[in-house]
Amino acid sequence: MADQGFFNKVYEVVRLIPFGRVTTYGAIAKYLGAAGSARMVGWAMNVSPDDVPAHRVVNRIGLLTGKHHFKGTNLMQQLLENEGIEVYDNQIQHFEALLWDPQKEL
DNA sequence: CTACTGACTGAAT
DNA sequence: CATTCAGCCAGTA
Repeated sequence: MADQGFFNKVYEVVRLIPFGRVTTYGAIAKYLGAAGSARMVGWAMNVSPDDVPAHRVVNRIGLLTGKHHFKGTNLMQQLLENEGIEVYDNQIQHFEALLWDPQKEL
């Protein structure tokens, strides 16, 4: 696969997110050296393949901003709860504890 | 080619 | 403390 650069790395990092963990657009962007381009991470998710667990990627406050883009209205939340993550009203509970920062963890 | 939008974020008001 | 503004890059009209 040709290295698309930004997008490819976003997919790579998102796939590396451990089970039951989540990360933020800003954390990924910063890890890629594109801090401030958090929107591009979200855009990358929009065109991301199905093997990318985009449901593990949320905004900085643990709010499921992208759930509206999923097939089902509550699919994203269901996937997170399926991993043991507590989600209430599109808001991830214990977000700080579940946050997985690639720049920090790696 | 220019303009607008978008799964965001941080700083300013 | 809540709301608003500007910046980021890529894709579509």
